[in-house]
Order: sequence, then structure tokens, then C-alpha cells
Amino acid sequence: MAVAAPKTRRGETSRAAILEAALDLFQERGYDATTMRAIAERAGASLGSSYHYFPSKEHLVLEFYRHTHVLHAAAIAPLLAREKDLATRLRGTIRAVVVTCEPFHAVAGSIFSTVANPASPLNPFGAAARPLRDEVIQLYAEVVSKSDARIPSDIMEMLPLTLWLYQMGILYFWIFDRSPGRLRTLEVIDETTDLIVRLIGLANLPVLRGSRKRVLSLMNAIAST
Amino acid sequence: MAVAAPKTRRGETSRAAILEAALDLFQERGYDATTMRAIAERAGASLGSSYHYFPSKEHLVLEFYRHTHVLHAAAIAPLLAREKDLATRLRGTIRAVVVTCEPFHAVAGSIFSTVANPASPLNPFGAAARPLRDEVIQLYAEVVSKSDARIPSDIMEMLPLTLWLYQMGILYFWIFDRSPGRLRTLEVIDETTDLIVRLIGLANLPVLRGSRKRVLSLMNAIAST
DNA sequence: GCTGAGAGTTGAACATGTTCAAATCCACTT
DNA sequence: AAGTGGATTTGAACATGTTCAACTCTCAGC
Repeated sequence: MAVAAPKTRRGETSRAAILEAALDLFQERGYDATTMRAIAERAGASLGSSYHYFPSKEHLVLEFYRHTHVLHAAAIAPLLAREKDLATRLRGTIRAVVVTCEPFHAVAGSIFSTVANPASPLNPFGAAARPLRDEVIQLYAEVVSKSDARIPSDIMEMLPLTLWLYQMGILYFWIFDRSPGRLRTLEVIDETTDLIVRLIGLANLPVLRGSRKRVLSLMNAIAST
Repeated sequence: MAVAAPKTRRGETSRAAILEAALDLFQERGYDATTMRAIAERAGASLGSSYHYFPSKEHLVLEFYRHTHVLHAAAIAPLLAREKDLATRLRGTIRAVVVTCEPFHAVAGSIFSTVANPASPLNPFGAAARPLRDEVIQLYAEVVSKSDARIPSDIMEMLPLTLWLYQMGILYFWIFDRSPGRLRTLEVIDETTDLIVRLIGLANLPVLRGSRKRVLSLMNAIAST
């Protein structure tokens, strides 16, 4: 593995060509059917060059995720700037996730299996994925904090991480969704986002205080591993 | 892929030798470091023979999983026969899962990624894995139904499936757990099983009725997909 | 213009999961 | 005993992710 940032203009061009070829081919054929040789060929580079800039095929998928994240963030920016209602912000954000990923639905399954593997450097909980993960969590922090909802600080603290996990759950459901226009996923999103906001409101009930504290401290313990 | 059940005594012997060699090597060296050639060699068979009985290396891992399920069911039988308290039954059952799987911790990542792969016919939500899945869910149905807890029927209906999902979550946490004796996982199990039982008790509160109905009907809708 | 060091490139070589057509074995029939 | 058909076994061949030592290119400093 020889991870290397390009240091010349020529290097930048090569790296960009390889990445673009990879993203295109992943969309066209899926992850498994895309060989490193095919990527190199389409990029007009050699096999070795690909490995000069990307330590492994899986690292190319990570770039793929980064790409969709950028698209997603751009897509929801107007909504987040305009809307103050938490349920609306959350629903719009999660809906935008599946809408943004829609072009990749056919290949999402094979990519998911790679990513779910705890041994993979791509694993969302691993170190390699940390910068991207933090960015996404930060996005959910903004969804919540710039809404007009009044949320207890202990919940507020865990909410972005929780919503990130929730988003992954939705994506997993979405992968299986064969309904036309992915309507079922959208319905589930509408129902669950509404439920989440409602349950946050209920968390202040005295009878729930004990469990709430326990749940939050448990999540804190797990997250700080 | 040429999946084949052995039809002679000789075939049974070969299949058993290959499986045993695989299980041994997985434990000794882990999944990645175990090559199909090494399995064949230790089994005294040829490379092609392994593929005659097991369509892929991952299928060998799946046999591993089936094996641990049998061990797990046997391990908790006495507890389930004796104990009536739901929290105790649940805690014991889940603890037994990770204790049973402990020798295979190093391989578990591959098992999980195999199982989580939406494209694979072995996916737990797919048809091929249905027998094993139903067996596990049935086991959780027994954990709940033969306890002395009084549980509303609508919750009772979704609980086994939910607990099966919960078990998968615990296993995923356990895979990442590097603490000595996997103590962190055991702590999380104790805390979460207790929380689950407590939350079931709270579900009857009038103020939670609405959300409870919505959550359950959502889960029903998802499960019946 | 020459040179050298470092950046970039190359493709052969390797390891390993998987396939497959041919060879071998064996229980049974005739 | 010879034949037969299916089960079993074999290992060479293939596909593909990855490594690496050698090669080429570029350009700053002289």
C-alpha cells in the first residue's frame, strides 16, 4: 500500500482520471463487476498507477461515498437555510439521502456488503472513514441545532450520532426496496421522522426520566469506545 | 457453484473432513489467512473436492454459523426450562450467544458481512436463510412466551422478531469489542436487556399508547414486505 | 544545456477464490 | 467377470486484487 497525494499537476490529472473512471464504472456495473484493470484502462492509466493513488479498491468506494455526501449536503442546503421546524428539516434531509443515492440503487447492495465488513478499512465505524463520518454527523448536528425545537441538552448531545445511525438504517431498508419510485422507503421516512420528533418531545415526561438517563448514558459509553 | 449433498459414505466422510478442517483453520488463523488450498490439504482432499461440497469459502463460514446456533440452543435449554423471569431469561440467552461465539470472534466479521450482504442469497432477510432465521426467532418466542411476564398481545407479536434484530446488533458490537474477556459487551447486554424489559412495562402508559401503536404498525408494515 | 533527485508510470509476477472437463472410483446389473 | 452410470476426485486454468522493482518523465539548480 502506497498512499500518495499527487504533488504535480500531472499527478493530479492522473488521480482525477482514475477516480472518475472508478465512479463511472461502479455506477455502470456495480462494485464486483468493476475490475481494477477496467478502471485503469478507462482512465488511460496503468494498473500500478491506480495503486499509487488509492491503496485498495475499497478506498475508491470511500471516495464514492464522499462524492454522494457532497451531493447530499448541497441538495439540502436551501432547506436547512429556510426551514425551522425540526420534523420538516429531518424529513427533508433523510428524503434527500435516498433521492441523492437513487442513481446508485442497483449497485448499493454490493457496496454495502463490502462496507458492512468490520475488517474493511471502509467500515463506517473504523478510523479510515472517520473524517467523512464526522462530517455527516456534523450535518445532523446542524439539522437539529438550527431548528426551533427545544431539546434537553443530554439528548441534544447524542442526537446527531443517533440520527446518523438512523440514516444508515433507512439506507439499508432502501437497498431492499423494490417498490416503484421507492415509495415504501419514503413512507417509512415520513413515519419514522415524525415518530422521532414526537418521542423526543415525550422524553421529558417524569415517568420516562429514569429510562432516558439510562439509555443516554449507555449510548455515551458505547460511543466513547 | 455445484452444491451437492454427499450421496455415499465416502462422500460423507470427505464432506465432514473438509468442514472440520475449515472450522479448525478458521479458529487457528482467522478467515483471511485460511486459504481454500490449506483447507483441502488438511482435509486430505483436493481443492476441487472442497468446491464440490461447498459452493464458496463463505458457505463454509455459514456452516460455522449454523453450528454455533445449535451450540447456543443447547447451552440455554436448561435456563429456559428452569427460569421464569423475563429479564433473567433474556439476559441469559443473549449472554450465551456471545459466550458460544467467543471461540470464533476472529472469524465473526466475515460471518457478519456475509450475512448482511443484501445481494447474497444467504441474506437473513432473504428466502434461503429463512429456515435458520425462523429457528432463531422461534427461540426468542420461547424466551418470551414461557416467561411469567404479562405482555400485551400486539407487543408480543413483534417481540421475537425485534429480539432477533437486537441480538444481531449485540453481535455487531461484540465483533468490535477488544476489551479483555469481552467484558464491555457483557455490560452492554446486562444494561440493554434490563432496559428492554422495563420499556415493555412502560408501554402500557396511556401517554405512550399512541406512539406504541404507530411503532408497532410500522414494524408490521416493514416485516410484511 | 546538463544533471540528479524525486514524482510518476509500468506491467510482470504473485496469491488466492473459483471453474471445469477429464479421470477415477464404486456399487450394482447382467 | 465385464459393463454401466452416477458419484467423487483431481489439478490445471482462469480472474482479479495486490505488490514491487525497474523504468520514464520533469524540472530546479548549476
